[in-house]
Amino acid sequence: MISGRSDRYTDDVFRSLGEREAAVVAGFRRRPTNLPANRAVIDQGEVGTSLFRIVEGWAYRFRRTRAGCRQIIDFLMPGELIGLEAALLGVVEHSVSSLTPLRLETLDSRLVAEAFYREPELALRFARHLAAAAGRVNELLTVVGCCDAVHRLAFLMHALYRRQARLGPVDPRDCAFPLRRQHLADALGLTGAHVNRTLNRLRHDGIAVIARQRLSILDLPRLTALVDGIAN
Amino acid sequence: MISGRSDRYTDDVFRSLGEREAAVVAGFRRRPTNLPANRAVIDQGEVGTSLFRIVEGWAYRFRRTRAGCRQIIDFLMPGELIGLEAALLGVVEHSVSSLTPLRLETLDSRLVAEAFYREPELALRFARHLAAAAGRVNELLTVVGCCDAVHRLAFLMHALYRRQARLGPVDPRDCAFPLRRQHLADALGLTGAHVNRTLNRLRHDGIAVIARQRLSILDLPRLTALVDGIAN
DNA sequence: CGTGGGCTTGATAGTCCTCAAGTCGGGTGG
DNA sequence: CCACCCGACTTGAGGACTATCAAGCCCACG
Repeated sequence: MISGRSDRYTDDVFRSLGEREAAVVAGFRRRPTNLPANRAVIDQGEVGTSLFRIVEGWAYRFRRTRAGCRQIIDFLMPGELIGLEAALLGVVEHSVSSLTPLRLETLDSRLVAEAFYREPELALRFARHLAAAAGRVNELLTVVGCCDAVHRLAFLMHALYRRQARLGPVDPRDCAFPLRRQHLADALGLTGAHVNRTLNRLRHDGIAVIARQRLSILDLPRLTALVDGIAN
Repeated sequence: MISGRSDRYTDDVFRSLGEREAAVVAGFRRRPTNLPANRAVIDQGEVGTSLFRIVEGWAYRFRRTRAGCRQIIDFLMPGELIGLEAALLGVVEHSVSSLTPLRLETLDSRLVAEAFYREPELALRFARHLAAAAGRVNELLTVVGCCDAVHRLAFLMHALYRRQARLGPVDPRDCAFPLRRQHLADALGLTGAHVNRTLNRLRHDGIAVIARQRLSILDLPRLTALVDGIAN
């Protein structure tokens, strides 16, 4: 371990950044971008994309198989970066799309090289951000590989609620949840039809309801219990 | 993108390192470790582990659910690091075990901090290593979420063959494959029994055979065709 | 008011799991 | 050297979970 509490800096890359580093970041800032919902931010196989930081809205990272199947790999929230892997490796093997309308801060991707060569604190932020995202994917893989539909859905609802809660106060009985049935299905390795049936069960059991783009957790302890078996 | 062909450096972290950086790494080297097969290298939830580099042998990264299910997240081969996430984030949310007997180079994990603060080239290696590993997990997740048992197995056989081939010349008709049925099952979200049945099919179809810890690819074009639909 | 996309639900089928028994092979101790 | 033993592998029968296909519904939008 290097120093300090690192998890603070893993959700919002630039949170409480030193003045010096903030100035450097500012120097690489370009025109901000706005995007409606359901638009591609970056596409699988692109090279030399820029780096974005989500100011407002949600996005999702995914891969497409040639068979037409879409696997959602991660969801991205305000404060998180899009295109960091591309800046590091040169190519991206995944796409990113907006889930809601997005407000993006655009950064020249040379910022990453600059950080590694001259701004260690920044470089560490990038590395930790990467590691945190990787950790989320590990969790998702575990859930998809090990759990049935009820647990998978419980996991995703719980995870997205928790991530919102880290960004600011959130009412568990009514929080944002802009995913369509198909997003749930594609993230969890299920079909839309089965997601629907499973959501019905969770509703009838009084655990949680997803309706009109909102999630309301009716019984947080029970939801947590469903999820507990998974992570730790 | 930063510079040069990055994929060269993603499998073996320290491959063709500059003299200066190699000296720094050497300064953080500790006593080498040897480990028999099936032993824990690091355990989920540990703090302050050291950093290892595999010199010889294979390992695997995995998570356990409380239900007792094991999800294998990645396989690790010579040249790759164990414990990098721990060095960056302070905690690990996964375990690593040896698959074969392991010869490990032990490194003081403060090397990571040193790299970020004073050795940009090294820090970049670490970051790219992290990004490459994350990319592999993305792929695995996609396969597990989208594909049936035949494709999942084809994918894993192909991937592990390719990774061996990057390390040195390998005969596709007879290469190392030290995974048990249960490893395959736990990596791919299947059961041992079903893995077995599916392997039978692949053998009867003349595509590939796994026996006595060896993989022999009988029809590489056809195996590649099975896998092609997945990644790009 | 018509249209289309997302949601909902049913019937049916297939993949994969569970459980269990039996086989094989390698290692150990007598 | 052989008998034993254990873990890994193999195979079968039955069942659970999830997919597929299809139809109808609802709502937002033009």
